[in-house]
Amino acid sequence: MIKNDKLKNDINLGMLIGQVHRLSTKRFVQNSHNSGLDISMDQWIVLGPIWENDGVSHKEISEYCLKDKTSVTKIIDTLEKKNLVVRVSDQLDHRVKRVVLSNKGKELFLQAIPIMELTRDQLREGITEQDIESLRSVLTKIYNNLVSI
Amino acid sequence: MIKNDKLKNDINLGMLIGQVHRLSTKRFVQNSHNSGLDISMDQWIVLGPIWENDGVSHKEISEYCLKDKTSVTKIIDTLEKKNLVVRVSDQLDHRVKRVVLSNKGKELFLQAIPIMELTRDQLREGITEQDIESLRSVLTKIYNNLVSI
DNA sequence: TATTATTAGTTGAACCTTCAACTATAAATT
DNA sequence: AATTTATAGTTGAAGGTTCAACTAATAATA
Repeated sequence: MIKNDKLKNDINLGMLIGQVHRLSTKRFVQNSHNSGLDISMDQWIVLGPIWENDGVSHKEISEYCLKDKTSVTKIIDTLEKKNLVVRVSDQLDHRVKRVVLSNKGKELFLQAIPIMELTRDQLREGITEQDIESLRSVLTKIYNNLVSI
Repeated sequence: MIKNDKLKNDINLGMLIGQVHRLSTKRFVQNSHNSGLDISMDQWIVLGPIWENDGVSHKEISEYCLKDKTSVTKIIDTLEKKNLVVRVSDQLDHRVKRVVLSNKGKELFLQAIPIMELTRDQLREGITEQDIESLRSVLTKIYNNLVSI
């Protein structure tokens, strides 16, 4: 038995965060699938900054999405394989790759917006705006504790 | 540009949950590594119910950890490869596999407890108990919205 | 200018997650 | 008892994450 109840609560809180994360992405993918769209949560997340700012670099995507550069590379590999985006080398700094949406990518993004809204509504059912703001606030505090160091 | 600011906030909240989840597990693994332990967050999570209840089944682990049965199978594969646990077939119901800790597994678990406590303290620095309870409460509401259906 | 250090992105390995299909066994139904 | 249905766990494929090591190119410094 785990004698330390405080410890056990923390483990449970960790599992809860993990499970909410997994279930949210799962629900988004299910909703997409039910609408005939083929897009994962992480692909959607990475498409966001490209949509907002066509020609954004990997590094900028990485910072915006809070994702590791390796993850970004691989998600963009997938997006490129699906012909949703194209990589273009920067003319001035040849290290930099800029990512551009294809027409197919634009179309998919637009179709995915209502899916995202539906998923949000399902997640938030019966939850007040204060609750959400409180969630965001506490998560941000934890996030700040984790990024500093 | 994403015209809908509400949508953008939700995307950001989703990314925040994901990032907090990733950073927490990363920090736990780093702390373990700094103490010379070789254990991942998910391995630790699965060891928990086995420690509490030696001979627990996959299904029970799955329910306790809020993890998919496939994930449990593969994490236990890893734990068994590392000689931390052993699978034993149930004598009465031959479908059921019971999982037992080895001495090495017990030792590792005990050594990992202070790592978990350290990680918790780092995560919670400057965060009140009320904040944590509020976090747990809102996440539980979202969780309930997601599991029902 | 030549050397060194830094930065952007990629690759491969190991692990975790999901899905769908599968095996084996037990429980329920006829 | 025989057939059907449900349950426990496994497998393989595809995607995502981390780490460490790597390439290529720019920036900084001697």
